[in-house]
Formats: sequence, C-alpha cells, structure tokens
Amino acid sequence: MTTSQYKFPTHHVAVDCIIFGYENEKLKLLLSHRRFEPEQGKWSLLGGWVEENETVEKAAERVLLQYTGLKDIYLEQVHVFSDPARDPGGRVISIVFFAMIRIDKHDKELVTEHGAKWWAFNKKPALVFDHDQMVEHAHEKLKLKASYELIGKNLLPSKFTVLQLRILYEAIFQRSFDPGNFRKKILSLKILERLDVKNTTDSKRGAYYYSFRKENGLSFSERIVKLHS
Amino acid sequence: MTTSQYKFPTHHVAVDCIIFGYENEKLKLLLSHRRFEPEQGKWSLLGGWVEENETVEKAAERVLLQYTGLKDIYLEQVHVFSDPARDPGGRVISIVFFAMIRIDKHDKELVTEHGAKWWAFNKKPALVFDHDQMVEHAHEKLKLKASYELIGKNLLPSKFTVLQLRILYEAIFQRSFDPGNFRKKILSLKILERLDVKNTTDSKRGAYYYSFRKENGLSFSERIVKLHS
DNA sequence: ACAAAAGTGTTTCGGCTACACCCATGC
DNA sequence: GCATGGGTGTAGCCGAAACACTTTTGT
Repeated sequence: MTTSQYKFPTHHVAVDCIIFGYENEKLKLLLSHRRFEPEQGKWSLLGGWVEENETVEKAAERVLLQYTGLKDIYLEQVHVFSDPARDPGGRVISIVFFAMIRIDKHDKELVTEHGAKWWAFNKKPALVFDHDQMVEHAHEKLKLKASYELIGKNLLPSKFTVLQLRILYEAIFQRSFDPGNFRKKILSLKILERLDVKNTTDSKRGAYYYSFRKENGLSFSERIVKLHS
Repeated sequence: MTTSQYKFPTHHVAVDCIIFGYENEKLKLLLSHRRFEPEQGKWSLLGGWVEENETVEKAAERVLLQYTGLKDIYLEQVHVFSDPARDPGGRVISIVFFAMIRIDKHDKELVTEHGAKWWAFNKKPALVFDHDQMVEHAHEKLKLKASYELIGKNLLPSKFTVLQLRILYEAIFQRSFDPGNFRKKILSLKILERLDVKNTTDSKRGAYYYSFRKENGLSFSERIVKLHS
C-alpha cells in the first residue's frame, strides 16, 4: 500500500461495467446474477473494487478479463454515481464504464461459470441499486458516440454486411433507417473496405462482406445520425 | 461515519473544478494559488476532498461556494483521473467537474482571500499534476455542449447582446463566426427573448439586449455549431 | 411467379455559407 | 463623410430524406 501524507476521509471505490454485445441481430448486455449480499440472487452489472495502485480503467479491464477472458476491450468512462445511500451494504463510489465486445470472440464458459448471462438490451430485467440508471446513461453515451463515429468494429464480427451494420444501428437508436440511404452514407465515409466474399445466408442474391479498414485511425465523421430529432 | 460491511481497499477521493467565466470579451478560468504542499506556490484547479455522506456533486458545490460564495452553480462531470502516481502526495482519485459561473455575480473578495485568480483561458499558466489535461478535457466537453445546446445563461450577464454571445462562442471554439449567420441561427432557436433596452456602449447605433426565456426548459437544438469540421 | 434483400438513381427540400447591402450613429 | 457594429436579404451549394426502380436468386 502506498503511503499517503493526506489525512482525510477515504472511500470504497468500485467500477461497474455496461457491456454491450451484438448477436443474432440484437444488441445485448452482459449481466451478472449476484451471488452475495446485498440483493443476492438479483441481476446486476459486472463490477469490482478498485485496488491500490491501479487506475479505474485497469480495474474495469480486470473485471472484463475475469468474466469474458478478453483483453484490449473498448472501454469508456460514463459517469460517477456517489449517492451515499446508493448501495445498502455501505458507502461506495462507483465509476461506470461502458464496454463493447465481440460476442463471437469471448469465453462463453467463463461467463456461465461466473453466473453471468447475455440479455437482449430491450428485454433486460430490472437491476439492483441504481444500475438501471447507469445503463440508461451508458445507452445515451453509446448513441452519442455512434452519431458521430462509425461504431461496430468492437461489436460485429470481423466481416459483416451493410445489413448487419444497419441492424446494429437500428438496435442502438431503436428506430429504422432507410436501407438505400444508410448504405450510401456509410460507404461514403470510406471507413469500410469491401471484401471479395459474399454472404448468401441472409439473402438470396448475396451481399458483399465489409470490414473496417486497418489504416483508418480516425473513424470520425461529420455526422452519421442526427440526434435530438 | 457510515458503517460498511465491505472489507476492501479504500481511497482518497477528491473533486477538481474547471470554473469557466466570461468577462471583458474573454473566456476565463478561476485558478488557485496553492498554499500547501505538494507544489506549493504553483497554480492549480480548485479542489477539495469528498467527505463521508456527500455525493461528489455536493463536494464540488461545497468547493464552489467556498471560493465564490455562489450556490446553484451549473456543474457537470467531466472525467475521472486515477493514475496512482498522479499526485505525488499520495494516491488520490480525482473526479473532475466543469462549472460555469457569472463573474458579475460572484464574491470577488472571497476569491482573493483564498488566493484564487481569474485567468484568460488562452493565457493560463501551466498547472500542477495532471490539471492541464483536465482543463483540456473540460474544454472539449464545453465545446461539445455548446455545439448542440445554446449556452451562455450561466456565463453572460442577465441581459446581453448578440455580439456578446457571439464573442463568447468565438472564445469557446477559438474561431470566428459570420455575424449575420450567427444572429439568424441563434434567434431562429427561439430560446432568446428580445428586451426593450438597447446597449449603446459597444456600438453607435445601439443593439438590443436579449435574455434567456424563462419558460424555456429545454434549450436543446438540432445543432448550433458543426464539430469535427 | 413471387418474395426479399442488394444495390443504384433521382428528386425534392432545408439548412449552411458567403456574401451584398442598407441602417443608425458617433467621431 | 467615414468607420463601425446592427440587422436583413439572397443566391448557390450540399447533404438528408423519400422513394422509385432494377438485379439476383431461392422457393
């Protein structure tokens, strides 16, 4: 433990992760079945304590690795929840993260082993404490991000069709997009690369697979989806 | 002190505030001259410890009240900085806030009494620890916010001209805006109300003063400034 | 033949930009 | 009269949206 010259109150600090995934045309969320009090047996976000000598980001990565076996996961800070009464088990300040992971790459056994489960985003159960509010915040942040940056690299498989990307966007924004306009908009960004392979399972005619360009550091764009309609 | 059933590491948690103000056609920042180690004598953000039984928001409000005498200040979370080595005095997790205050309404004596000072945003001195990075983050957040929401209510005096608002926006975005187009865009939002008074000090002809509409709960708009040019 | 997704083209509309241009007034 | 900011008008461009239409192929 680091010695500190400060003489002031200290607090339990936790991280809670909203983990987004995409599978079977649905936006999903990885939730944990609590095995300890308080609220044992209910569903909650995946979380953990922040240890000495680690950043809150490292703590979140540790939690993710523990539950999914994955490293180098996309993580972003969402918000801090600090109501002294938010956790009946004691005063805990929680730093909330959202993560995006590729369901096809993670360790399914590790997930079940920990009592976690993937839930369709729009069918998730009520969560403990203020976790529903956290999910709400993370969803807003995800929408904001997806509105000015092409996301999907961390959610979709390495090759995917424009249809799959559109369905992902429709799941995130919970609205539909015109197929023709969506395709033109997305491809005009020059962020995707067309592969020579076609998908023939989702359509009769077959659709080209695309992947994110390697070189493309900045997947930034002016605007992909207009918010605040 | 609240009793806790948890047996895990605890941490010092602080808040640091980036306090924006507007005066003499300039975007300003309230900084503090450190009177204690480490880095005594250097400039830093205004900060304080999070106490038992208060939210991080309350802690930030407390700091603001202490330095400016103001309550009900606009506050927004920016980011959490948690590098174990960020503060040489010990391991401190810092929650960063940005605030907007009306310089004309605050308690100037209280500010000097605490060794704080208003600095022009683009002429601020280098700050201690990771505080420069925090300011950077807050500035980005301010730009984002100002891009889809008309800000100024918490920075400008209660009545102001379109010119003053434009100068504020130019200070925030560090670019110029076409006077005619800016005026039309802003007024088309129907968020401002024209008063019957004119300002005759800044121009010969005199310009109408405006104020934010009272009823107007949502000052949201599609987009005011296009980001990511 | 029909359905269903793939992919392209076209038209319309509205907002943003870049100006030009008049107004009012102090110097 | 001239400079300065106040304020209005307008033409051109470009992207978003709506939607028509053709292609391909499995059933």
